[in-house]
Amino acid sequence: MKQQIEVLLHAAVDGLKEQGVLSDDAAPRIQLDRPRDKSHGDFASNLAMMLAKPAKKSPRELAQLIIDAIPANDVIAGCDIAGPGFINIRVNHQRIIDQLEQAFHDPRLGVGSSVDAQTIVIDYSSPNLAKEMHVGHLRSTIIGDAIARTLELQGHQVIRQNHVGDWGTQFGMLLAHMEDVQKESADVALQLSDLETFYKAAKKRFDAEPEFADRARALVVKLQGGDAYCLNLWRQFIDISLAHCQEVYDRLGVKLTRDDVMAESAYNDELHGIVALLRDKGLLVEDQGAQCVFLDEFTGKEGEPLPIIVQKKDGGFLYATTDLAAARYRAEKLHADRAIYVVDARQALHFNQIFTLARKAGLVPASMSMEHMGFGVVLGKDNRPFKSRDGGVTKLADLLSEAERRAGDLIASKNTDLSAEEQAHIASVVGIAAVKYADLSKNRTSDYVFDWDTMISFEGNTAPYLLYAYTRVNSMFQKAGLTMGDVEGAITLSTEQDTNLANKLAQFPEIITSVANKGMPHFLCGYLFELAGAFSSFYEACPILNSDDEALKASRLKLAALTARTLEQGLALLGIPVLKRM
RNA sequence: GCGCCCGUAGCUCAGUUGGAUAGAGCAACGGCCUUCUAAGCCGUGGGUCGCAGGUUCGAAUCCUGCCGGGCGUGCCA
Repeated sequence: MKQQIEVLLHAAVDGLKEQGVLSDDAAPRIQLDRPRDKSHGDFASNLAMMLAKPAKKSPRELAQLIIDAIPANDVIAGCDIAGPGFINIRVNHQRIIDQLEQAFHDPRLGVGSSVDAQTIVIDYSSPNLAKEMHVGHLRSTIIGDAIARTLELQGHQVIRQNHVGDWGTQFGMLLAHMEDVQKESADVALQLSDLETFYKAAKKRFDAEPEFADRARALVVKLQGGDAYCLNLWRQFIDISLAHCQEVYDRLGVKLTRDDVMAESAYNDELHGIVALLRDKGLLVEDQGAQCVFLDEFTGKEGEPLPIIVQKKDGGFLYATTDLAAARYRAEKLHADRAIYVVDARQALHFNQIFTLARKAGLVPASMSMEHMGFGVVLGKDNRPFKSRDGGVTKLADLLSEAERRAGDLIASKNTDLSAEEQAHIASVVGIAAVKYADLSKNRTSDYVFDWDTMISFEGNTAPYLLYAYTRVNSMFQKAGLTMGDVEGAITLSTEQDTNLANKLAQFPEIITSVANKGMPHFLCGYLFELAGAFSSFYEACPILNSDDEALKASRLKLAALTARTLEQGLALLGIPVLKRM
């Protein structure tokens, strides 16, 4: 709908160019808003005001010329000029109805039909396997998953890359500790069931026992040298750690599997080659014993160059080297059109450097876009980084358990006729959904405050509110003995509430487009909240099952069914399942 | 020091490439359950958009300076 009107406005501008009203080089970006105030029409454009000055006409005069130049069509019902020169556009209701009918018969609700399919690599979650997943991994994991699912709905080929940290010096102390545990014939798997404790124990010994620390360092060298015994020990560790991650992904409803794991160590064999390539390109400089690249784009104080270190003076490689190898892999092997990195915003400088260098070194073609989709820190209610009660980092597994417990308490406090088993299921879904939604509904670029009370509340822009809206539709269909798919009859827009709801429903594809382009799931959350609100108002004001008018009843059932399916689809993109009852 | 990000209602947050009287939710206050789930709906109050300049027909948004906060900045990732 929006896109169609944009095309019409483009045509109008082209027409005015031919008439000589506008100069040929005028290339305005058509800005089309949905005004909050309904008196300003369904859409509004500031096009005339943008073009007025170069055209040497008053904005209102030009607005009229633009309106006159819009080709004949059946989408626009009428245009008005308002204020300083806004063009307010009223849409033909029948076309909205047509769109909704089409969406009703489309499994994808009308999304994606006009998008060129791309190959999109998305790097997200990427925890360090040395430790257990903690609250710091939450945002990358669920934001990345939501973006990936949204791109998939649009029809793109999405390749997930879980760039887990499975290599580096800290594995030496872990292997050393593991070795000892095995010698004491203790059950390693059991010990590793609490990775966090295991890591702490190893770290403690590393700091306190010089003999242990030496052995740890020696093990790293042996590991990197490909020693079979060390590799075997390491593989056991990685395997168990990955299993922990998978448990968390499954509980979170995140789509990642073992198949998506492309660990840091997978690039080990390429790192020498990367450095050699940089040397061949004349980009490499040795400085204080380290192999560095200095790019003019990145300077420190007084214009002094900032290095990208790709090889330490001891010969070891760094994450910059690995990221360059990964970028090349995504370009050459995966043939990515877009490579998206859902990584902490604090790494912005690092990724800027890597992206620039990867292009300059020819590791990545100019046609592949590389996008760092950064996100802020999770804070506690005190505005300090989120910590558990004992002051340590919060394990993700524990956080999710607490969410389920809190949701369970709340559900139990409502008097319901639900069985204990059903209540437990609802508590699990609501608790996890609340945690995810609270995060996803905020602008990812800013830090956000983690607050149990607001996220599990059933009021406001929360997961429980949306889930509840869905159950209301569902129970209505159950009561009527109908399935959402087999509603017959035409949609009619007889009241303000019907119209508002229909307009909201028709916006879904636009929202998907903006989420996909900008990687901002909170646009979708805001939309779903508005949709649920429009439905609740509609539900209060418009009798559906109790209506005597069969045609009206059918129309409203259809709008209700579309609402449910849009909510379900929208929540599915966020990795949140719906509930039949609650 | 240099660089990046942020500062919007008491609280948590929206505000898209500059657009119309700066929007939600929570909290506060007032209504609405003999009718499809009241975990809901309807309404009221609440803001010098950190401060000061500038650009513009128009600035929360762009530019400059200042104040306040966070983060990054050579051999961790």
